[in-house]
Amino acid sequence: MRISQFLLPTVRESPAAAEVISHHLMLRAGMVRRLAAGIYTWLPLGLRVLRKVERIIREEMDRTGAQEVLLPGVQPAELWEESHRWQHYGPELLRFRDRHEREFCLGPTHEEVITDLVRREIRSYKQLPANFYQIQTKFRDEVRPRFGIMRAREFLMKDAYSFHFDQASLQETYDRMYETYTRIFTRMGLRFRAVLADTGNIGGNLSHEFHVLAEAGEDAIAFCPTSGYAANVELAEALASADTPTPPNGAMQKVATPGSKSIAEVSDYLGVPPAKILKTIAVMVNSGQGEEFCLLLLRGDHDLNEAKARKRIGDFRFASDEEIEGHLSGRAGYIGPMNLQHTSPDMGIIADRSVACMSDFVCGANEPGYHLIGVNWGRDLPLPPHVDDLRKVVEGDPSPDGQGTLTIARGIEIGHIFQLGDKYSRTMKATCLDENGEAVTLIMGCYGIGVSRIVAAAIEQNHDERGIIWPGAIAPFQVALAPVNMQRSGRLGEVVERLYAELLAAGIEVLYYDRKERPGVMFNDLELVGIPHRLVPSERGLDNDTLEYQGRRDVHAQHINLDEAVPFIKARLAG
RNA sequence: CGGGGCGUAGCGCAGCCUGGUAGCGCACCACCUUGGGGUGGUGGUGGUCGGAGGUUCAAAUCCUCUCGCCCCGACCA
Repeated sequence: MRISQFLLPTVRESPAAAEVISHHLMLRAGMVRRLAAGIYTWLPLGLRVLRKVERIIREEMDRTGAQEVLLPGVQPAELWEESHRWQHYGPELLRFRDRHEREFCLGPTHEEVITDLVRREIRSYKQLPANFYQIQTKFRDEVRPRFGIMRAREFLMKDAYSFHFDQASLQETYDRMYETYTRIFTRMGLRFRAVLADTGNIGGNLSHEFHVLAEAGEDAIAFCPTSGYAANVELAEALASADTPTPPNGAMQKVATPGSKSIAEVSDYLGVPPAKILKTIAVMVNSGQGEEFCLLLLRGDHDLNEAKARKRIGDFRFASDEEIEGHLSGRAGYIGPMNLQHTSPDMGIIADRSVACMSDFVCGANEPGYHLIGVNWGRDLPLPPHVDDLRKVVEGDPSPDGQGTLTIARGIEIGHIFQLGDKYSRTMKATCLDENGEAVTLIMGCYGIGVSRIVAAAIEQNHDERGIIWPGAIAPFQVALAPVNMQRSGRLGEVVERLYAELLAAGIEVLYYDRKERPGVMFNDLELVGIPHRLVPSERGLDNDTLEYQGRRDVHAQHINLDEAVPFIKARLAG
């Protein structure tokens, strides 16, 4: 491709709004342009990368025997009503009416459509198992799209849905998809990790996420280098400590802590480490028949894991200051589990496991402006009857599998596989006949890959101060042909044109920088765009029939013979 | 949705407080210059100052409404 005929609008500055490196670089390198919040146009360069990613996915999916389909982006409300997600999905589902006032939505995912297809078309166990996939634009009306392509509203996704007669068959396909994903991301040159994941709203039994390891990742993942255990922090269990509380050191006292509400403030004011302070979180639990006030107790240096809390107590929200004052004599910032037996004997209190091991700790006195110090379970107040795992694991926690300790890393979720079970097939009545002619409800798996997100994630993981460094497998071009001052030398021009033709003839994807620019501009452009290999023919190299080669990560260029340029590059690409 | 902020040329910004008819850098076009890491110069193209209404002799500037965008939080297969 001649750059003079290729829309490659590189820019020196990018919009101040870009928050993450991949967003900056994709704008600067002329890969994408924003059209509206979370909605992007892919320019020729970006699209080439996207297609490379797609192709790898398609090849590997086809290889596992999955069948490609293309499901509609616009979906009728009836299907979503059938699965009850029309009510449950929330405002993330973009809904609208057509001219006949019929309701539709833009598909954020396609479980309903595929289940509908399968229940109509698949009748016999002999047609199972089956795995259908598509590469489709999805739309999710995110509350706050951000990070450019990483978390857009409109994005490209590969989703696959498998249908089975029994769990063993599902497990087999699930395992195969796990291997396929590993192969796909390995081929793309990504550093990634598969982790156990929460099944979340989508439901089901077993789930793994695939994360690209990168600082900008929105998810925290916990893994154990010794045992190989890896899980999303949402899921990783914080084991109960074997420690027991140490005996009390002194009497409980009430102390004034004016203006100190947060753990950090109380810690500073009293000179007590956060681990010795009890964090009391007031929540309103939705019990089905109205809301119930409940306290969650954590150690001051720990964070609440909302996913765990939700599993333990059901759906909840944080209580407002007014609600706190309505249920306790304290005020937000000064609340604690003390003396509640008298006022609210039925109030739900759940303590995190680590809280049970605390002694001589600090907690709110349920009196504005005061905390209690030297508090001990048993002596000063009873240990709450409910003790459970409520917190997020932290670096150094014991691994849940009992071997070694956990390390925490940031990850970008690029793939997710689920064992869905019969959640959709049951509500949507997707059955087929077994050997005895009996209708059996199918069980399902689903498998997603964030195609467009991978492009951003790859950049997060592969860049330097000059720009992008594409892994070969997803680079928009393999080779940049970058002559120095070609316009000044007819002799050089001829050589370069011939070389370009030879590279093309050899089937190499080459970007030919034939624009009349100073070398500095050209080199900066090419490094920003991140093409892995660069050939630099020049007048002075021509004198001894050589040209320069430099890999995008190389510190120095090397001289190679003109005649050997094409075989040299071929060898590089093969290796 | 709650809190905060920003909309002035394609991009990055100044001007607004204290009204007087719009500017800088980059990019773009032409010519000259330079020629292995974003050369230097001259000239030029491009803006109903997000939109609507109001105040005023006069509004980018003051007021009201509105739209869009961004940040923090809540939310999130």
